[in-house]
Amino acid sequence: MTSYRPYHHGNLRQAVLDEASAVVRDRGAAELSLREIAATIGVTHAAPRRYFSGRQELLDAVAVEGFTRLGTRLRKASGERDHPGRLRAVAQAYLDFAVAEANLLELMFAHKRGPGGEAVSTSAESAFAPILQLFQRSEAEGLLPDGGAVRLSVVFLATLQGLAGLVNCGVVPLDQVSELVDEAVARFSD
Amino acid sequence: MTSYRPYHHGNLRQAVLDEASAVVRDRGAAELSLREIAATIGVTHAAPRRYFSGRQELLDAVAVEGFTRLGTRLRKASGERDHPGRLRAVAQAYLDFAVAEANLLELMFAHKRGPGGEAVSTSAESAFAPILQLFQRSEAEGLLPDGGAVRLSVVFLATLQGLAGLVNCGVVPLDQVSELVDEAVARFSD
DNA sequence: CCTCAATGTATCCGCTGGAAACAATGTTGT
DNA sequence: ACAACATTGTTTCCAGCGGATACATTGAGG
Repeated sequence: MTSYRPYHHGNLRQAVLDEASAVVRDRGAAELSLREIAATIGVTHAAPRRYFSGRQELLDAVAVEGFTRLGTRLRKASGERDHPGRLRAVAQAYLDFAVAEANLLELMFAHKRGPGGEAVSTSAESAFAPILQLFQRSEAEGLLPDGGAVRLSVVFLATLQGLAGLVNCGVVPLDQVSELVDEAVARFSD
Repeated sequence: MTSYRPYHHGNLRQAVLDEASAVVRDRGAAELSLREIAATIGVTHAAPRRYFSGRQELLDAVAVEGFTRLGTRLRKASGERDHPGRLRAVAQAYLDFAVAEANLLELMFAHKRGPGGEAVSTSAESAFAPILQLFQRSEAEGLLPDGGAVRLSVVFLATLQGLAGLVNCGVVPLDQVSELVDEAVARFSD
C-alpha cells in the first residue's frame, strides 16, 4: 500500500531548507536547483516559492544556517584556559568546519546576495563574536598588549578564513593544515 | 555604410575570453552566459564551443588570466628595500587587486573547476611565487629567524586572501582595510 | 582547381527560474 | 453547522540556458 500523502506537507519550509543544505554540502551552491529539490521532497516546483521568493533567498537561508552552526562551534572552542590554547582550539574548530563543509563555506562567503542579505551579514557577525571576545578577554587579562583587540581579532579571523580558502581551492594540501595552523597561532600569541 | 562582417571572426577565442572577463568583472561568474557572450560578439552561441568545450572551461580560462595579472602585480610590489616595506607593498597590491576585482577573485578561489583545472592551480602557484621568494630572501638576508619561510609565506598569503574575502563579502568595511593591512604586516615583520 | 580541415550556423533537446491562474485544504466568525 | 477567507500546493505557461549534432561557408595546401 502506498503511504498516504496529504495535500499539505506540514513542514515544507524546513524540508526545503534541509534538502538545500544537503545539496550545497554534497554538490555546491551552483548545482542547487529549486525544481530538483521540490521533486526530491515530492512537491511541485512552485510550492517552495511560498517560503522562499527565489533561488537566491534560499541560498541566503542556507548560508545563515551555516553561520549559526559555525558560531556554535567557535563558541564551544573558545573556552580553553590560556591565550594560545584558545587560539589553537578556535583555529582548529574553524578549519575542521571549513574542510568538512567546503561548499557551504564558499556559499557563506560569497559576494552575491539577494535582497534581505543583511540577515547573512548579521549572522556572520554573530558567528565571529566568540573570536572578538576571545581577544578582548585576553587583553583584559593582560595576556596581550593593550589596544587593538578588535583589529587583532579581525586579522586572526582573516588568517583562518584565508587558510580555509587556500585548502579548499587546492593550493594548500590537507596534510599541511596542522602545522600552518600552528604557525598562524604563533603569529597571534605574543 | 555598415562595416562588413566576414564569416570568420579571426580572433574569436580572444574575443570570447575578453568578453567573459568583462562579464565576470561586472556581474560575477554566476551571471556568465555563453549565449549572451556570443550574441554580444555577434556570433552564434555554438561558435565559442570551438575554443572552449563548455562553460566551466571558459571560467577556468578567465581565472587563469586573473592569476596571471595578480602575479604581475605582486611581483612588481615585492621589490621594496626592507622586509616590512616589502610586506606592506605586497599586501597593499593584493588588496587593491582584490577590491577592484572582487568577482574575479571569487572565481579564482572557487572550489569548482572543470577537467583541466590543474592549469588554474599552476597559474595560482606562479602568481604566489613572489610572496614565497620574498620570505626566502628576507630569511637569507637574516631579517627573519631561520627556517619556515615557506610556512610563513603561506600563512601571510592566507591572511591577505582572508582579508580580501572579508572585505568583499561585507564583513569588513573598506575604510578599515588600511589599518588591518598594517596589523597584518606587523604580525609577519618580527 | 580540387580536396580537406577549420570555423561559424541552424536546429533540436531537456533543464532551469520565474510568473500567473487555479484547486484543495485549514481556520475563523457567526 | 456553515459560510467566508487565508493558506498552501498544483497546473500551465514563458524565456533563457548549456549542450549536442548536422550542416554551410571559408581558407589553405597539393
